[in-house]
Amino acid sequence: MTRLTRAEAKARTRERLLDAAARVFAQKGLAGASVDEIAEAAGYSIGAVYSNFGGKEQLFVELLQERANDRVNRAAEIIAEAEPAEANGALGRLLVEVADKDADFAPLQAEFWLYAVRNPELMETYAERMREPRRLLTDLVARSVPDAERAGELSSIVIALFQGLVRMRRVDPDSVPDELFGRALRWLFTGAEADEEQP
Amino acid sequence: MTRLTRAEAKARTRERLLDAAARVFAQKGLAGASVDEIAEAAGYSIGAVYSNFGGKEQLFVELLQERANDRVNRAAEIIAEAEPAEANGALGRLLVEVADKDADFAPLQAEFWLYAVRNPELMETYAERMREPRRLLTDLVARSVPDAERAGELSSIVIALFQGLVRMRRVDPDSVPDELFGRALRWLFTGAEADEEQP
DNA sequence: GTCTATAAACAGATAGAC
DNA sequence: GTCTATCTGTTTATAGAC
Repeated sequence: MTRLTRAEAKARTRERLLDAAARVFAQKGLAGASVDEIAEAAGYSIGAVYSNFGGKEQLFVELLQERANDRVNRAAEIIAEAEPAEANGALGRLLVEVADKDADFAPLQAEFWLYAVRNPELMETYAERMREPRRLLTDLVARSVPDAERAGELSSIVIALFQGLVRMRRVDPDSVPDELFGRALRWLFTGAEADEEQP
Repeated sequence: MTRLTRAEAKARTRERLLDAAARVFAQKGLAGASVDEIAEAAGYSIGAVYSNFGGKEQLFVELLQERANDRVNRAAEIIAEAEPAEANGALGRLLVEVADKDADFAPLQAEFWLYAVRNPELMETYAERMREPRRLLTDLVARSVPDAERAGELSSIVIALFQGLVRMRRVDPDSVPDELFGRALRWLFTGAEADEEQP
Protein backbone atom coordinates (compact mmCIF):
# COMPACT_ATOMS: atom_id res chain seq x y z
CA MET A 1 0.00 0.00 0.00
CA THR A 2 1.99 2.89 -1.33
CA ARG A 3 1.43 6.56 -0.73
CA LEU A 4 -0.91 8.47 -3.02
CA THR A 5 0.54 10.89 -5.52
CA ARG A 6 -0.87 14.39 -5.64
CA ALA A 7 -2.91 13.57 -8.73
CA GLU A 8 -4.31 10.42 -7.11
CA ALA A 9 -5.30 12.31 -4.00
CA LYS A 10 -7.11 14.88 -6.05
CA ALA A 11 -8.85 12.20 -8.08
CA ARG A 12 -9.96 10.51 -4.86
CA THR A 13 -11.37 13.75 -3.52
CA ARG A 14 -13.15 14.28 -6.78
CA GLU A 15 -14.80 10.87 -6.64
CA ARG A 16 -15.87 11.36 -3.04
CA LEU A 17 -17.40 14.70 -3.90
CA LEU A 18 -19.29 13.13 -6.78
CA ASP A 19 -20.57 10.35 -4.50
CA ALA A 20 -21.75 12.85 -1.93
CA ALA A 21 -23.26 15.08 -4.58
CA ALA A 22 -25.30 12.17 -5.92
CA ARG A 23 -26.80 11.57 -2.48
CA VAL A 24 -27.45 15.20 -1.63
CA PHE A 25 -28.85 16.16 -5.03
CA ALA A 26 -31.17 13.14 -4.87
CA GLN A 27 -32.44 14.15 -1.46
CA LYS A 28 -32.68 17.91 -1.87
CA GLY A 29 -32.57 18.62 -5.56
CA LEU A 30 -30.17 20.77 -7.56
CA ALA A 31 -31.55 24.09 -6.36
CA GLY A 32 -32.34 22.84 -2.86
CA ALA A 33 -28.86 21.53 -2.10
CA SER A 34 -26.11 23.86 -0.94
CA VAL A 35 -22.46 23.52 -1.83
CA ASP A 36 -21.62 23.47 1.85
CA GLU A 37 -23.95 20.53 2.41
CA ILE A 38 -22.34 18.50 -0.35
CA ALA A 39 -18.83 19.24 0.83
CA GLU A 40 -19.72 18.29 4.39
CA ALA A 41 -21.37 15.03 3.25
CA ALA A 42 -18.11 14.18 1.51
CA GLY A 43 -16.02 15.05 4.55
CA TYR A 44 -14.51 18.18 3.05
CA SER A 45 -15.22 21.88 3.20
CA ILE A 46 -16.51 24.30 0.59
CA GLY A 47 -13.10 25.07 -0.78
CA ALA A 48 -12.60 21.49 -1.97
CA VAL A 49 -15.64 21.76 -4.20
CA TYR A 50 -14.45 24.97 -5.82
CA SER A 51 -10.95 23.65 -6.33
CA ASN A 52 -12.27 20.49 -8.05
CA PHE A 53 -15.29 21.85 -9.87
CA GLY A 54 -16.35 25.20 -11.19
CA GLY A 55 -19.26 25.38 -8.78
CA LYS A 56 -22.50 23.68 -7.86
CA GLU A 57 -23.99 23.57 -11.31
CA GLN A 58 -20.81 22.31 -12.96
CA LEU A 59 -20.59 19.60 -10.34
CA PHE A 60 -24.12 18.57 -11.18
CA VAL A 61 -23.40 18.48 -14.90
CA GLU A 62 -20.27 16.38 -14.36
CA LEU A 63 -22.35 13.97 -12.32
CA LEU A 64 -24.91 13.76 -15.10
CA GLN A 65 -22.30 13.15 -17.76
CA GLU A 66 -20.30 10.58 -15.85
CA ARG A 67 -22.88 8.68 -13.86
CA ALA A 68 -26.36 9.26 -15.21
CA ASN A 69 -26.47 5.84 -16.78
CA ASP A 70 -23.92 3.55 -15.20
CA ARG A 71 -26.42 1.91 -12.89
CA VAL A 72 -28.82 1.42 -15.78
CA ASN A 73 -26.07 -0.01 -17.93
CA ARG A 74 -25.14 -2.42 -15.19
CA ALA A 75 -28.76 -3.50 -15.00
CA ALA A 76 -28.81 -4.18 -18.72
CA GLU A 77 -25.72 -6.32 -18.32
CA ILE A 78 -27.34 -8.33 -15.55
CA ILE A 79 -30.30 -8.99 -17.78
CA ALA A 80 -28.04 -9.97 -20.64
CA GLU A 81 -26.52 -12.67 -18.48
CA ALA A 82 -29.86 -14.08 -17.38
CA GLU A 83 -31.45 -17.06 -19.14
CA PRO A 84 -33.63 -15.72 -21.97
CA ALA A 85 -36.67 -17.48 -20.53
CA GLU A 86 -36.01 -15.85 -17.18
CA ALA A 87 -35.37 -12.31 -18.42
CA ASN A 88 -38.85 -11.05 -17.57
CA GLY A 89 -38.56 -12.35 -14.03
CA ALA A 90 -35.09 -10.84 -13.64
CA LEU A 91 -36.32 -7.44 -14.80
CA GLY A 92 -39.28 -7.68 -12.46
CA ARG A 93 -37.02 -8.33 -9.49
CA LEU A 94 -34.75 -5.50 -10.57
CA LEU A 95 -37.65 -3.06 -10.54
CA VAL A 96 -38.68 -4.06 -7.04
CA GLU A 97 -35.13 -3.72 -5.81
CA VAL A 98 -34.53 -0.34 -7.41
CA ALA A 99 -37.85 1.04 -6.22
CA ASP A 100 -37.63 -0.30 -2.68
CA LYS A 101 -33.94 -0.38 -1.86
CA ASP A 102 -32.26 2.41 -3.76
CA ALA A 103 -33.97 5.50 -2.40
CA ASP A 104 -31.75 7.87 -4.35
CA PHE A 105 -31.94 6.42 -7.83
CA ALA A 106 -35.32 7.61 -9.07
CA PRO A 107 -35.17 11.11 -7.56
CA LEU A 108 -31.72 11.69 -9.03
CA GLN A 109 -32.90 10.51 -12.43
CA ALA A 110 -35.82 12.93 -12.13
CA GLU A 111 -33.40 15.76 -11.32
CA PHE A 112 -31.29 14.92 -14.36
CA TRP A 113 -34.33 14.83 -16.62
CA LEU A 114 -35.60 18.16 -15.29
CA TYR A 115 -32.22 19.75 -15.83
CA ALA A 116 -32.11 18.47 -19.41
CA VAL A 117 -35.60 19.79 -20.10
CA ARG A 118 -34.72 23.19 -18.66
CA ASN A 119 -31.30 23.50 -20.27
CA PRO A 120 -31.60 22.78 -23.99
CA GLU A 121 -27.85 23.01 -24.49
CA LEU A 122 -27.48 19.86 -22.40
CA MET A 123 -30.48 17.98 -23.71
CA GLU A 124 -28.67 16.20 -26.51
CA THR A 125 -25.92 15.09 -24.13
CA TYR A 126 -28.50 13.72 -21.76
CA ALA A 127 -30.43 12.02 -24.56
CA GLU A 128 -27.25 10.33 -25.76
CA ARG A 129 -26.49 9.05 -22.26
CA MET A 130 -29.95 7.53 -22.13
CA ARG A 131 -29.62 5.97 -25.57
CA GLU A 132 -26.72 3.87 -24.41
CA PRO A 133 -28.64 1.52 -22.12
CA ARG A 134 -31.43 1.48 -24.69
CA ARG A 135 -29.06 0.15 -27.31
CA LEU A 136 -27.96 -2.57 -24.93
CA LEU A 137 -31.56 -3.54 -24.34
CA THR A 138 -32.35 -3.47 -28.03
CA ASP A 139 -29.59 -5.98 -28.74
CA LEU A 140 -31.06 -8.16 -26.05
CA VAL A 141 -34.57 -7.94 -27.36
CA ALA A 142 -33.31 -8.66 -30.86
CA ARG A 143 -32.46 -12.18 -29.75
CA SER A 144 -36.12 -13.05 -29.61
CA VAL A 145 -37.55 -10.40 -31.94
CA PRO A 146 -35.93 -10.62 -35.36
CA ASP A 147 -37.38 -7.39 -36.75
CA ALA A 148 -34.85 -4.70 -35.82
CA GLU A 149 -37.28 -1.79 -35.86
CA ARG A 150 -39.70 -3.63 -33.65
CA ALA A 151 -36.89 -4.54 -31.24
CA GLY A 152 -36.04 -0.84 -30.97
CA GLU A 153 -39.63 0.08 -30.29
CA LEU A 154 -39.94 -2.58 -27.65
CA SER A 155 -36.85 -1.40 -25.84
CA SER A 156 -38.16 2.18 -25.67
CA ILE A 157 -41.39 0.82 -24.26
CA VAL A 158 -39.67 -1.40 -21.72
CA ILE A 159 -37.48 1.42 -20.41
CA ALA A 160 -40.30 3.97 -20.25
CA LEU A 161 -42.49 1.46 -18.44
CA PHE A 162 -39.70 0.59 -16.04
CA GLN A 163 -39.15 4.23 -15.11
CA GLY A 164 -42.87 4.91 -14.83
CA LEU A 165 -43.52 1.93 -12.60
CA VAL A 166 -40.54 2.63 -10.35
CA ARG A 167 -41.84 6.12 -9.68
CA MET A 168 -45.37 4.92 -9.16
CA ARG A 169 -44.27 2.27 -6.72
CA ARG A 170 -42.28 4.79 -4.71
CA VAL A 171 -45.39 6.81 -3.86
CA ASP A 172 -48.05 4.09 -3.99
CA PRO A 173 -46.60 0.60 -3.59
CA ASP A 174 -49.98 -1.14 -3.61
CA SER A 175 -50.66 -0.04 -7.15
CA VAL A 176 -47.49 -1.74 -8.40
CA PRO A 177 -47.30 -5.27 -6.96
CA ASP A 178 -44.06 -7.23 -7.17
CA GLU A 179 -45.03 -9.23 -10.23
CA LEU A 180 -46.60 -6.43 -12.26
CA PHE A 181 -43.63 -5.49 -14.40
CA GLY A 182 -42.80 -9.08 -15.32
CA ARG A 183 -46.42 -9.68 -16.22
CA ALA A 184 -46.58 -6.53 -18.35
CA LEU A 185 -43.49 -7.66 -20.24
CA ARG A 186 -45.02 -11.07 -20.88
CA TRP A 187 -48.20 -9.50 -22.24
CA LEU A 188 -46.24 -7.01 -24.29
CA PHE A 189 -44.01 -9.58 -25.97
CA THR A 190 -46.84 -12.03 -26.48
CA GLY A 191 -48.88 -9.31 -28.17
CA ALA A 192 -45.98 -8.13 -30.29
CA GLU A 193 -45.31 -11.68 -31.41
CA ALA A 194 -48.95 -12.19 -32.36
CA ASP A 195 -48.74 -8.97 -34.36
CA GLU A 196 -45.82 -10.36 -36.32
CA GLU A 197 -47.99 -12.97 -37.97
CA GLN A 198 -50.65 -10.55 -39.22
CA PRO A 199 -49.24 -7.08 -39.94
CA MET B 1 -71.52 42.47 -15.80
CA THR B 2 -71.76 43.37 -12.14
CA ARG B 3 -69.00 44.49 -9.87
CA LEU B 4 -66.94 41.88 -8.04
CA THR B 5 -67.47 41.41 -4.34
CA ARG B 6 -64.48 41.43 -2.08
CA ALA B 7 -64.56 37.63 -1.80
CA GLU B 8 -64.77 37.24 -5.57
CA ALA B 9 -61.85 39.58 -6.13
CA LYS B 10 -59.77 37.61 -3.68
CA ALA B 11 -60.77 34.32 -5.29
CA ARG B 12 -59.77 35.71 -8.67
CA THR B 13 -56.37 36.77 -7.36
CA ARG B 14 -55.92 33.37 -5.86
CA GLU B 15 -56.64 31.61 -9.13
CA ARG B 16 -54.29 33.88 -11.04
CA LEU B 17 -51.54 33.21 -8.55
CA LEU B 18 -52.10 29.48 -8.87
CA ASP B 19 -51.95 29.73 -12.68
CA ALA B 20 -48.72 31.69 -12.53
CA ALA B 21 -47.26 29.37 -9.92
CA ALA B 22 -47.94 26.37 -12.16
CA ARG B 23 -45.96 27.97 -14.98
CA VAL B 24 -43.08 29.21 -12.88
CA PHE B 25 -42.71 26.03 -10.80
CA ALA B 26 -42.72 24.00 -14.01
CA GLN B 27 -39.98 26.14 -15.52
CA LYS B 28 -37.77 26.69 -12.49
CA GLY B 29 -38.75 24.11 -9.93
CA LEU B 30 -39.96 24.57 -6.38
CA ALA B 31 -36.60 25.59 -4.94
CA GLY B 32 -35.51 27.46 -8.04
CA ALA B 33 -38.54 29.71 -8.26
CA SER B 34 -38.78 32.84 -6.16
CA VAL B 35 -41.98 34.19 -4.65
CA ASP B 36 -41.30 37.49 -6.33
CA GLU B 37 -41.09 35.80 -9.70
CA ILE B 38 -44.43 34.06 -9.24
CA ALA B 39 -46.16 37.21 -8.06
CA GLU B 40 -44.80 39.17 -10.99
CA ALA B 41 -45.88 36.49 -13.48
CA ALA B 42 -49.40 36.81 -12.07
CA GLY B 43 -49.31 40.59 -12.26
CA TYR B 44 -49.16 41.14 -8.50
CA SER B 45 -46.44 41.82 -5.98
CA ILE B 46 -45.02 39.68 -3.18
CA GLY B 47 -47.60 40.83 -0.66
CA ALA B 48 -50.45 39.25 -2.63
CA VAL B 49 -48.87 35.83 -2.31
CA TYR B 50 -48.49 36.12 1.44
CA SER B 51 -52.03 37.43 1.89
CA ASN B 52 -53.49 34.50 -0.08
CA PHE B 53 -51.13 31.71 0.88
CA GLY B 54 -48.89 30.96 3.81
CA GLY B 55 -45.79 31.20 1.68
CA LYS B 56 -44.03 29.59 -1.26
CA GLU B 57 -44.22 26.04 -0.04
CA GLN B 58 -47.88 26.27 0.96
CA LEU B 59 -48.66 27.70 -2.45
CA PHE B 60 -46.96 24.73 -4.02
CA VAL B 61 -48.87 22.27 -1.85
CA GLU B 62 -52.19 23.94 -2.66
CA LEU B 63 -51.33 23.65 -6.32
CA LEU B 64 -50.56 19.98 -5.89
CA GLN B 65 -53.79 19.29 -4.03
CA GLU B 66 -56.06 21.24 -6.33
CA ARG B 67 -54.56 20.74 -9.75
CA ALA B 68 -52.16 17.83 -9.79
CA ASN B 69 -54.65 15.63 -11.57
CA ASP B 70 -57.27 17.72 -13.26
CA ARG B 71 -55.62 17.57 -16.65
CA VAL B 72 -55.16 13.85 -16.28
CA ASN B 73 -58.78 13.42 -15.26
CA ARG B 74 -59.91 15.40 -18.24
CA ALA B 75 -57.82 13.13 -20.45
CA ALA B 76 -59.50 10.07 -18.95
CA GLU B 77 -62.88 11.60 -19.72
CA ILE B 78 -61.89 12.23 -23.31
CA ILE B 79 -60.89 8.62 -23.67
CA ALA B 80 -64.12 7.48 -22.04
CA GLU B 81 -66.06 9.29 -24.73
CA ALA B 82 -64.07 7.78 -27.59
CA GLU B 83 -65.26 4.69 -29.45
CA PRO B 84 -63.85 1.61 -27.66
CA ALA B 85 -62.17 0.47 -30.87
CA GLU B 86 -60.52 3.87 -31.20
CA ALA B 87 -59.36 4.25 -27.60
CA ASN B 88 -55.77 3.21 -28.35
CA GLY B 89 -55.51 5.74 -31.13
CA ALA B 90 -57.01 8.49 -28.97
CA LEU B 91 -54.52 7.79 -26.20
CA GLY B 92 -51.69 7.79 -28.68
CA ARG B 93 -52.67 11.21 -29.99
CA LEU B 94 -53.05 12.48 -26.45
CA LEU B 95 -49.50 11.48 -25.62
CA VAL B 96 -48.11 13.28 -28.64
CA GLU B 97 -50.05 16.39 -27.79
CA VAL B 98 -49.07 16.42 -24.14
CA ALA B 99 -45.42 15.76 -24.89
CA ASP B 100 -45.11 18.24 -27.75
CA LYS B 101 -47.57 21.02 -26.96
CA ASP B 102 -47.82 21.30 -23.20
CA ALA B 103 -44.28 22.19 -22.19
CA ASP B 104 -45.18 22.62 -18.54
CA PHE B 105 -47.14 19.47 -17.84
CA ALA B 106 -44.42 16.87 -17.47
CA PRO B 107 -41.93 19.06 -15.54
CA LEU B 108 -44.64 20.10 -13.09
CA GLN B 109 -45.66 16.48 -12.58
CA ALA B 110 -42.01 15.66 -11.91
CA GLU B 111 -41.85 18.44 -9.33
CA PHE B 112 -44.95 17.12 -7.60
CA TRP B 113 -43.59 13.62 -7.53
CA LEU B 114 -40.23 14.78 -6.14
CA TYR B 115 -41.98 16.76 -3.44
CA ALA B 116 -44.07 13.74 -2.45
CA VAL B 117 -41.00 11.53 -2.30
CA ARG B 118 -39.13 14.06 -0.16
CA ASN B 119 -42.03 14.91 2.14
CA PRO B 120 -43.55 11.70 3.47
CA GLU B 121 -46.33 13.58 5.24
CA LEU B 122 -47.70 14.55 1.84
CA MET B 123 -47.06 11.28 0.07
CA GLU B 124 -50.42 9.71 0.84
CA THR B 125 -52.24 12.84 -0.31
CA TYR B 126 -50.31 12.77 -3.55
CA ALA B 127 -50.89 9.05 -4.02
CA GLU B 128 -54.62 9.54 -3.55
CA ARG B 129 -54.69 12.32 -6.15
CA MET B 130 -52.99 9.98 -8.59
CA ARG B 131 -55.35 7.11 -7.80
CA GLU B 132 -58.30 9.14 -9.01
CA PRO B 133 -57.45 9.12 -12.72
CA ARG B 134 -56.35 5.53 -12.35
CA ARG B 135 -59.80 4.55 -11.10
CA LEU B 136 -61.36 6.27 -14.08
CA LEU B 137 -59.09 4.35 -16.40
CA THR B 138 -59.77 1.08 -14.62
CA ASP B 139 -63.51 1.47 -15.19
CA LEU B 140 -62.76 2.08 -18.82
CA VAL B 141 -60.51 -0.93 -19.18
CA ALA B 142 -63.08 -3.04 -17.37
CA ARG B 143 -65.39 -2.66 -20.35
CA SER B 144 -63.18 -4.93 -22.39
CA VAL B 145 -61.39 -6.81 -19.60
CA PRO B 146 -63.92 -8.55 -17.36
CA ASP B 147 -61.44 -9.59 -14.64
CA ALA B 148 -61.39 -6.64 -12.21
CA GLU B 149 -57.93 -7.32 -10.82
CA ARG B 150 -56.47 -7.56 -14.28
CA ALA B 151 -58.19 -4.31 -15.29
CA GLY B 152 -56.56 -2.60 -12.32
CA GLU B 153 -53.15 -3.95 -13.24
CA LEU B 154 -53.56 -2.83 -16.82
CA SER B 155 -54.48 0.69 -15.80
CA SER B 156 -51.37 1.02 -13.61
CA ILE B 157 -49.31 -0.17 -16.55
CA VAL B 158 -50.98 2.19 -19.02
CA ILE B 159 -50.46 5.23 -16.80
CA ALA B 160 -46.85 4.40 -15.94
CA LEU B 161 -46.10 3.81 -19.61
CA PHE B 162 -47.79 7.05 -20.60
CA GLN B 163 -45.74 9.06 -18.13
CA GLY B 164 -42.53 7.30 -19.07
CA LEU B 165 -43.01 7.81 -22.79
CA VAL B 166 -43.98 11.47 -22.40
CA ARG B 167 -40.76 12.14 -20.53
CA MET B 168 -38.69 10.16 -22.99
CA ARG B 169 -40.19 11.96 -25.95
CA ARG B 170 -39.44 15.33 -24.39
CA VAL B 171 -35.71 14.72 -24.43
CA ASP B 172 -35.40 12.33 -27.37
CA PRO B 173 -38.37 12.56 -29.74
CA ASP B 174 -36.91 10.08 -32.26
CA SER B 175 -37.01 7.27 -29.74
CA VAL B 176 -40.77 7.70 -29.24
CA PRO B 177 -42.48 7.94 -32.64
CA ASP B 178 -46.07 9.14 -32.88
CA GLU B 179 -47.62 5.73 -33.09
CA LEU B 180 -45.53 4.00 -30.42
CA PHE B 181 -47.90 4.37 -27.50
CA GLY B 182 -50.94 3.16 -29.45
CA ARG B 183 -48.96 0.19 -30.70
CA ALA B 184 -47.75 -0.67 -27.20
CA LEU B 185 -51.33 -0.61 -25.95
CA ARG B 186 -52.45 -2.93 -28.73
CA TRP B 187 -49.70 -5.41 -27.92
CA LEU B 188 -50.38 -5.15 -24.24
CA PHE B 189 -54.11 -5.83 -24.49
CA THR B 190 -53.65 -8.54 -27.07
CA GLY B 191 -51.17 -10.27 -24.82
CA ALA B 192 -53.34 -9.88 -21.73
CA GLU B 193 -56.30 -11.30 -23.60
CA ALA B 194 -54.30 -14.30 -24.75
CA ASP B 195 -53.26 -14.83 -21.15
CA GLU B 196 -56.89 -14.99 -20.13
CA GLU B 197 -57.40 -18.23 -21.97
CA GLN B 198 -54.50 -20.10 -20.38
CA PRO B 199 -53.76 -18.85 -16.86
C1' DG C 1 -4.86 20.73 -2.56
C1' DT C 2 -7.70 22.00 1.00
C1' DC C 3 -9.34 25.10 4.67
C1' DT C 4 -10.96 29.45 6.95
C1' DA C 5 -12.79 33.91 6.70
C1' DT C 6 -15.27 37.07 4.29
C1' DA C 7 -17.61 39.65 0.63
C1' DA C 8 -21.63 40.41 -1.96
C1' DA C 9 -26.09 39.05 -3.53
C1' DC C 10 -30.34 37.16 -2.81
C1' DA C 11 -34.70 35.20 -1.11
C1' DG C 12 -38.38 34.40 2.35
C1' DA C 13 -41.13 36.53 5.36
C1' DT C 14 -43.23 40.54 8.00
C1' DA C 15 -45.14 45.32 9.24
C1' DG C 16 -47.33 49.17 8.26
C1' DA C 17 -49.16 52.38 4.55
C1' DC C 18 -52.90 52.97 1.44
C1' DG D 1 -56.72 43.12 -0.23
C1' DT D 2 -52.57 44.53 -2.04
C1' DC D 3 -48.21 47.12 -2.12
C1' DT D 4 -43.72 49.02 -0.45
C1' DA D 5 -39.98 48.92 2.57
C1' DT D 6 -37.24 46.33 5.45
C1' DC D 7 -35.34 42.73 8.42
C1' DT D 8 -33.02 38.38 8.72
C1' DG D 9 -30.90 34.35 7.42
C1' DT D 10 -28.68 31.85 3.85
C1' DT D 11 -25.97 31.14 -0.25
C1' DT D 12 -22.46 31.39 -3.83
C1' DA D 13 -18.04 32.46 -4.73
C1' DT D 14 -13.39 34.28 -3.71
C1' DA D 15 -8.80 35.40 -1.37
C1' DG D 16 -5.33 34.30 1.30
C1' DA D 17 -3.40 31.09 5.02
C1' DC D 18 -1.40 26.60 5.70
